Amino acid sequence: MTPPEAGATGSNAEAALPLPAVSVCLEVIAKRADFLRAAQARRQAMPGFLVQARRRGDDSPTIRVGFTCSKKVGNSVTRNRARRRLREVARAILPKGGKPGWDYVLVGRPDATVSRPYADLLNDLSQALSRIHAEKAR
RNA sequence: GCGGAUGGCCGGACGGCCGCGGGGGUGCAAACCCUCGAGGAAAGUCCGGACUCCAUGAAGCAAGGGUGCCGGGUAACGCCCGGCCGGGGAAACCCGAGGGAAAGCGCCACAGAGAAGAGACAGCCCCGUUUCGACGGGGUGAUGGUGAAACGGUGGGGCAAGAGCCCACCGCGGGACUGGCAACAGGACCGGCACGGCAAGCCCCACCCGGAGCAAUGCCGAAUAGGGGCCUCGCGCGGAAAGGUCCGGCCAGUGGUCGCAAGGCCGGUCGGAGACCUCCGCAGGGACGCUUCAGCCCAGAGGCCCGGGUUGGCAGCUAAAGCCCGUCGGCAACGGCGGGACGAGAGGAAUGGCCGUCCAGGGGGCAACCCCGGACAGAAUCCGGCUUACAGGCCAUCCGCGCAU
RNA sequence: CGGGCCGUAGCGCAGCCUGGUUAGCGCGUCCGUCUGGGGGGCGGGAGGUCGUGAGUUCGAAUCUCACCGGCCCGA
Repeated sequence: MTPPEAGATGSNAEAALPLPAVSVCLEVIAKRADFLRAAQARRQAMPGFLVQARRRGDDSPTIRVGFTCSKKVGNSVTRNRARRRLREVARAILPKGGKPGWDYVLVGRPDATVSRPYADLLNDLSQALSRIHAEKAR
């Protein structure tokens, strides 16, 4: 595990990423194709949400993250709330727990993502990441 | 105080830590600082506009769609205000797609004699015949039953039996005149019952409406191509001769100029020609319903369809027919004038996460207190409306009842 | 942003335009019967807030309006 320090990645990479401290390693997935590829790769279900993960295989060391909250989650207010909680969770965990060069997609669940206590959500993501990477090690 | 009606407003507050989007500032940079950052419905997308592009413009007609008592407000509306009429309520007040059925067509099931220019099943009355059971002719439309609806209702007169046949009241139709801008209301008098309902069936009448939408549209860049197919209509006639052009005569001239050269090109004037150029006129044609007019174009003009590439950036992009206060006009909607405050602008899309204190609310408990817990809902070009969702709370006005004075 | 379609029995559909009859058809289901039993055949039956709420009409699945849910298309 190489915890990506802010300075390390920022200096040797393209240097075109002078983003705020937390976002140094995090980039948002925008393309539909990336979401589809992530869904085809590893997935780990947790009580609060579902995690999909994929090693991109390119040279970039950035960690990318995306969020999916379909209409099953609820109306637009609930969907927004679910997505924002997931983003907050990702911001807290992924810079330490994620691996460089990987894409992670967090999928919201109806009711659970919004109502589950925040501490449990943090725990869910940590466990999901360790399971995913353990599976990869085999 | 209780019950009810109407109009309006709020729809958590404060703080801490960590973050996000826009704008600004300092700095070489890293970074730091300042500031702003969802709603009354942001929703549904049901109407009306602004704005942009498309159609050459105007008028009329047709088609299609919409609106529908009257008057006013408005940029406009299917919205709002006031009034009228009808209905509901004890009242405050509420509800109503509320033009035309004597322009025409259509429909009115079942039941019933009969359902739309009336006719006659039972019945009643008169006359004739009679086998005394009834039958035939005529009169009548009150009574019966049916139905959502039956061609006036009630009472009296009248009659062979009856009937607006006659009379009174009510209803209905017409209506001088009066009030009102109007819808409409009142109504002397007349008629003597005729004129059923449905237009959210077709339709008629009046008024309104071109189409598409910010993924509009404009610009920059990249990439691909420098596309293909089909269809419609057309290239006509007459005139002029200033000019080009051509032909002829006369004059001038043996020159000037370009070229290595062959050789080419270059005047003035008069008359003529009219193919071509040009000019004028008339036809004819052309463009998303048709006609007319105007303009434009004419050797081309127009229409339809298919294919290839791109999914980057900038602008549009937020100040607006909006809100608040005062004042004047108006019953009001609203308008005039003066003053003031606020200030989202993203683009796979920010407006958040966690914690604490308080404030509403619910539950438990004698109590201190404990537990639960925050309605509906998230901007995407903007604005005016409508509709729908919404825990709970506040204010004002009005109506009825009870009590006190 | 704009446009269109659908909602009727457990399932798939008709009826709606042009209002009235008992809301009909197929599959499924239930009962009986033929068979030793199954399959299959035959006979009979049950099963419907016509998406919801208003309105027009004497009368609405049907006409009108509003709302709810689902599906599709175009830029």
